[in-house]
Amino acid sequence: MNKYMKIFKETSLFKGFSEQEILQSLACLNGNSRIYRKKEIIFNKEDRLHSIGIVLDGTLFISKEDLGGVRLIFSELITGEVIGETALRGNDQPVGYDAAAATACEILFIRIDRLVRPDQTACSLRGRIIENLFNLLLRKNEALYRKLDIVTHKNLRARIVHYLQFQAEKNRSPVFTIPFTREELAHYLSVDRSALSRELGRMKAAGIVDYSRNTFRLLQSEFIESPFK
Amino acid sequence: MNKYMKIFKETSLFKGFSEQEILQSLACLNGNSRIYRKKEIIFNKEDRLHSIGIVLDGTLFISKEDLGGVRLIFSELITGEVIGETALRGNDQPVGYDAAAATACEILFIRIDRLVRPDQTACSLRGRIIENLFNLLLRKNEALYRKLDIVTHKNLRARIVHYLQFQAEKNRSPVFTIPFTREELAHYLSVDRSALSRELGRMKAAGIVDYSRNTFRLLQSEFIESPFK
DNA sequence: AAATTTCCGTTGCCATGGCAACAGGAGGTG
DNA sequence: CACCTCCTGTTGCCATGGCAACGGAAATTT
Repeated sequence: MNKYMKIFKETSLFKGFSEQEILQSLACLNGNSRIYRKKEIIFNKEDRLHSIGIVLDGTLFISKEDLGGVRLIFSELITGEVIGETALRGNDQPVGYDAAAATACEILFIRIDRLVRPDQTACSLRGRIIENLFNLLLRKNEALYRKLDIVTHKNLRARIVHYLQFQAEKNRSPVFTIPFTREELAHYLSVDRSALSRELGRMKAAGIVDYSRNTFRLLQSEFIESPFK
Repeated sequence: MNKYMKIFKETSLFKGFSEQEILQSLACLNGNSRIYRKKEIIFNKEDRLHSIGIVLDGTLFISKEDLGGVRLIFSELITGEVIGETALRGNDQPVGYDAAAATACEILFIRIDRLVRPDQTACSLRGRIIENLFNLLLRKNEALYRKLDIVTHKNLRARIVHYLQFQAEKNRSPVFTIPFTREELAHYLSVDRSALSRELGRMKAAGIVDYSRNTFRLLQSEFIESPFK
């Protein structure tokens, strides 16, 4: 387990912890990590989770099928983010969404009952872990707001612009590479792939954006603005 | 301040606290409440928040204008929910959304710096407050997931059905009253009001739903299902 | 009760974008 | 190199739903 210490230290769940404390926490929370191959399913929507996960490495997608069987990508999770935190509600309901590895990835799972139903033998570090988890939840919250912000826009161009601007801000540059294929981006923006291609073509013709495959360049320098506007 | 004790006790922020502890927390967190009249603005998107709020009574709407100036309703907050929690991120950015009283309401504000930048004089109860806040955040995230679930559906009818089913579940009955006017519902579902009316009319004709004003009856008894499906 | 305002339904017009089907290019594999 | 698969762009067709404008019902005010 020691070979992961570096990763654990960088994980915001153990922010401010000493090695000693990390080992203690892992033991107490039943923490163990698992590696997934690309495209491997992590869980699906009927599953009832007893652990939450922290992405130690790699990228994964949270997705869901709508009533018509069309797959919609809720969000993309990268290193350091939480997965399955909805299970902390503790009502033992099915999660309601699917998770799969977008790239090869590694996830640290910790048992929920040790966190939410602490008994006298609970970890002494529980308070600090909850607080770190709290910050992870805040970040998740932010991502949800951003996603909502995108998909509530009615027309396609507004969604695309919003998404691209956010990516530009994240990369602090008008040139950036996105983590999605066209089809995945369409699922993320909740639009049709061909319509997306068409609109991107129009935007390129209009001089708003330039791109090739998944490398983009925003030509209006609006990328400086805040993600919330 | 004592006359609010009953409300505070019911507020999940102080779950499990004694009166003594509540008073102590309020003093330490600079907690004070304020009453708003219906339609009164609580804050708007340019504001930088230094407090988060807990809704003690009434209902309020979180909304936002899209690039075209159309108002979109993010969410409806009821008694016991948090408002402005995004400010806990602590980057001192504008909040990015507007909040207004949907009905007359009362909000308890507590200062953020006492929570996130605790010094030696910080509340002894801080840990427990964070934990309660953690649970409030979980609920908030749940609401965001649900909203996302609704608006990622491409067609109008699917959005409406999703929304109505959730309301039916919440009320544990196929007959229920929604908190929105038609226009507000349209903003919440992120669709056009007239299109919403038209589709509702079709659904009534198809025997899926019956309604008058904002009282609805779902005629297919699918309302038993889980909100996450 | 009269007046005013808010709310809701209706309808015609037409743009946006979903759908399906195909084609070319990139990259991977034998 | 040849073959195959995956990814992306393109285009025609047409349904969905956005927009605008109106009228009547309900609610609120005076």
